Amino acid sequence: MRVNKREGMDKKQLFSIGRLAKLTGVHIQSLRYYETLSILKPAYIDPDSGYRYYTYSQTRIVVAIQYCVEVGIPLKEFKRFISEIDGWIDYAGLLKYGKQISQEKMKRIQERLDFLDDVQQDMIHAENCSIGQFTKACFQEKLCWVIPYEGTQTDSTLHAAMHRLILEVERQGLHSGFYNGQLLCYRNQKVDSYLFIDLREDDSILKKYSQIMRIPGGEYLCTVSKESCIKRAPEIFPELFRSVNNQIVVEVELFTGQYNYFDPVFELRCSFSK
Amino acid sequence: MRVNKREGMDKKQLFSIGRLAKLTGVHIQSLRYYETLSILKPAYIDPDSGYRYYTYSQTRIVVAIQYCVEVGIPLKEFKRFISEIDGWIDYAGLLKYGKQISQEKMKRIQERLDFLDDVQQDMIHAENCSIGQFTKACFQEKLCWVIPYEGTQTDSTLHAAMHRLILEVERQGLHSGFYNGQLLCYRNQKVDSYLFIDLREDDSILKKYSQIMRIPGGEYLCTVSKESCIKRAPEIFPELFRSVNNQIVVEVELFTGQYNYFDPVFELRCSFSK
DNA sequence: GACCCTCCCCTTAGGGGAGGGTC
DNA sequence: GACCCTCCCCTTAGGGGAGGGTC
Repeated sequence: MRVNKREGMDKKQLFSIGRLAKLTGVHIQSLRYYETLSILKPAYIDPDSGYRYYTYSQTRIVVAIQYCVEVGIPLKEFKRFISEIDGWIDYAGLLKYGKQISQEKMKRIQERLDFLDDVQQDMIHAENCSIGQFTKACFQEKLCWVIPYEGTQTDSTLHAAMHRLILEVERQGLHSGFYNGQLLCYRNQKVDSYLFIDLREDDSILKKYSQIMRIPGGEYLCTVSKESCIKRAPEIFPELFRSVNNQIVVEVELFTGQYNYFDPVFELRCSFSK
Repeated sequence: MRVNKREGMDKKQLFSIGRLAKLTGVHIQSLRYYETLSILKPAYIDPDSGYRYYTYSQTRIVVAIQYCVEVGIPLKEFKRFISEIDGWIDYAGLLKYGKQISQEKMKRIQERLDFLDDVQQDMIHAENCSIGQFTKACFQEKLCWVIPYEGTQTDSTLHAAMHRLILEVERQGLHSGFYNGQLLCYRNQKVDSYLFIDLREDDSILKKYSQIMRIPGGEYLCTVSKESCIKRAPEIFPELFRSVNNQIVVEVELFTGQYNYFDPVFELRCSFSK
């Protein structure tokens, strides 16, 4: 047993494991577990009974360990911060490390909450859409990989084509997101029809591949339908198609709070002509 | 295999486990693990090879699962939010639950960071103290259990007494904190000397026990020393003892960033007389 | 040759016993 | 009679193989 100047070797001054547990509010099993990790060795173990005994100063160690557990410092690393032989605890280091870990966690959770707010906005947008009605909404610019596709999203050919699209992205070593659907580009009296999926890449990738397109951000006129009806966009948005022919029409699955992937609802989005 | 209107039974339209893994950014083992939890059953399993195949729409499930893992929703609870047979995902419910969990986590971490700031303040206070010098500092009121004690904190009798103190608190079913030390009360020309430990209880407990005292908050004059010198308080703080005799003197171990529990430094705190 | 299969053991910080001695 | 001991099995969301078939 380690002895120090303040604590003698009198068993009456030592605490049994149960008392230490009550004193620190930590379970007996935890204290035994800390022993297996060699971060809290009993000051004295009765050679006959095997009973563990602890000194009062060891409560300091238990408190420091509990702090690590709460903050998320791995107990393996705890040894770096103490020296049981010298009776030394680096509270300053533990504090700094714990603050850092907590701040990082805070940041991550805050980012997630911000993301959830965005998703909730999408969901609110979806709830505001009802079949046959028109709404205006703003969307962000997206970088997408596209393949020509002449069908609609309710055709049986869709999934084979989508499969191909995804394999192409994969083969290039690119990372796709989860925003996908069909795209019509009206320019110079022509219409091009594609399937698209968004890429989690930055702009620099755009010029490397002819299959990458930028779906512009900004205001779109939107409507929803049980059927894929992108082909009828000029009928559906007659005002937008009256004067010019420079439209982007996107059809995606509507992201609703109660989502059914067997029975999708589609949203048609038509850009305002410039 | 479940078949839906959009996805036929063509194996070419299905994804092997490796492709699904790449597609979703989730490891193969994880996808297999989700199967054991019955939250992601392959759309088709080849009866000869045992190979697992998935449909595109199952990426929705994987994304939702990943969301749960990130946010901290236990996967056991995930089943409440989906119906693989109906192809239905309760994104709204997942979102609400995830937001709630994240906000609770945020709150807990923020409280901990606030606590760490307090501790850091204590540590800064300790660093500002150097042996033989005097500083002024404010402390919060504390409710403490006390026992009479005539020695000093460097006496060999300390630990037996401290042990007794803690056992008394324990026996009453009360919860002690980690603020402890020695206390002298000067009143009516008399001095009473105690050992104390703070209680994590509210004020209502005060009148139930004569052993509970309130150590008042407010401004104290402080000095530190390698020895326990509380008995010499009138010499050490002559100005404060000149006119009146209504002092509270507290001696605690100094809480320093590099703490040594075998070789403590003591801080003596004397209240300003009213 | 890359892909996939089924075991099997390991991770963190303990929790919950069973069966048997100790204070 | 309350306390403590040593096994032993279990938890979450997978990670890292070995040894052997499959695309």
